[in-house]
Amino acid sequence: MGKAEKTRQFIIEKTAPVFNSKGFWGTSLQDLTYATGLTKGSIYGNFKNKDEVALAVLEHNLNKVSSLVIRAIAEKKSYRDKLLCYPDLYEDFAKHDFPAGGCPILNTAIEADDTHPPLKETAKKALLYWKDSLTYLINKGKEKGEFKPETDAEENALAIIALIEGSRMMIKLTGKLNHNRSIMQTLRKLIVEL
Amino acid sequence: MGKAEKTRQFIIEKTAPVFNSKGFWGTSLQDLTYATGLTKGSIYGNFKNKDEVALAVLEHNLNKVSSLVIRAIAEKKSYRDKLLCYPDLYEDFAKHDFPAGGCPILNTAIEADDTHPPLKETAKKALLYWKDSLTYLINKGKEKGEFKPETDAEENALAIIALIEGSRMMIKLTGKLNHNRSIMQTLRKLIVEL
DNA sequence: ATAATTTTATACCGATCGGTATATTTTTGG
DNA sequence: CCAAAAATATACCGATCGGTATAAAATTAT
Repeated sequence: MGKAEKTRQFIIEKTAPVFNSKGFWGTSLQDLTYATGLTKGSIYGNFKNKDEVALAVLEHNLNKVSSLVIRAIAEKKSYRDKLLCYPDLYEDFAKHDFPAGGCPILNTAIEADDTHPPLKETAKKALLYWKDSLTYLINKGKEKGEFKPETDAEENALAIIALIEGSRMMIKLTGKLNHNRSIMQTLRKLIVEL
Repeated sequence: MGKAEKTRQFIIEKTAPVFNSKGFWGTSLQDLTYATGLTKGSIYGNFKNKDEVALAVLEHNLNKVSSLVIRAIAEKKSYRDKLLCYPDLYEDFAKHDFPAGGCPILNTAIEADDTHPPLKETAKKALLYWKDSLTYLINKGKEKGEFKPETDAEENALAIIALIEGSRMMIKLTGKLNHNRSIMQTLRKLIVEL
């Protein structure tokens, strides 16, 4: 990794929490200079514009989350246990505010909805990929005889995501972790009854 | 309603979709003048500042939603049917993008999180009130023997909200109404099994 | 009808916005 | 070690931001 690529990564990591907390429009170039200690010229030497930083940051945050999820799932053998990683992980995430600022998909979905198509598109792809991954896991579990044959894989995949994201919204608003715990408990019941 | 109160209401109604779509920081005073046809001076004659307009708009949007919900619930006799209003209503809401821009609680939760305490506080109160209303309905249903005595009222109230809000996020991101239909179907099953 | 009052429009404020041209410093290759 | 190249800093651009002072217009009360 050359010097250029290194500072690029440095900028991404330092500004990731800022973008994910304050949003794209709420984050100014001054915020970026504060977060990095670099000047505007330096940032624009490594990125074409603010959009490019935000896009790289979003992908960075998405990767950070999914790599943790993938690792946890890989450690479990049964498909039910793989799915049960989600309530466990997202209880941890909520406790440690990971990634800083909350779920990047959720944040982007709301803020960039009409106002920033590239960010929206990236978040949309991540969401649909997440849905497909869950659907795949549930279908695999059905194949292996772990889950009931009448279980609708996609419907349950969507419900799992909705519970998680709805819960993360509530955490942001109320800060009450026990609400999240309660919803993750409901999620566990849903997975056990697949 | 005097002239002053009338234009105040006019401004609220005309700018409500703008604020709820573009968010507080994404909405400029110019957006407000475009939406109303009025000038900046005219708006500032009726409101102290942008914050006051946004706050009034948020309460306006929250009231629009809750009045529809309250009316629908009042028409049902059993508590299960009262709860089943939610999946029905929120399927309609999604179909007609009501209120324009999506769920005001969700939008405010994400955008105003760290950046606008008064808006956040208003949304938080609305969310907690919603949760308490649902908890009340479930407890009442338990009292009447409609629901199982072992049903945890608050846990299910939280799950209902999470499913609805998670779904509304997905609608914003993917635009796929069938996802929402699927999740509302899961919600119906949850309510039937209370 | 007319005077008092309120509402609306115009013009402007300083601050900050995202972005850029250019100078300076630092790194790299020979 | 030094020249070429790349990275960083400085200073500035026009545009727009939220907000306000004040003038013009419209409403209200007498």
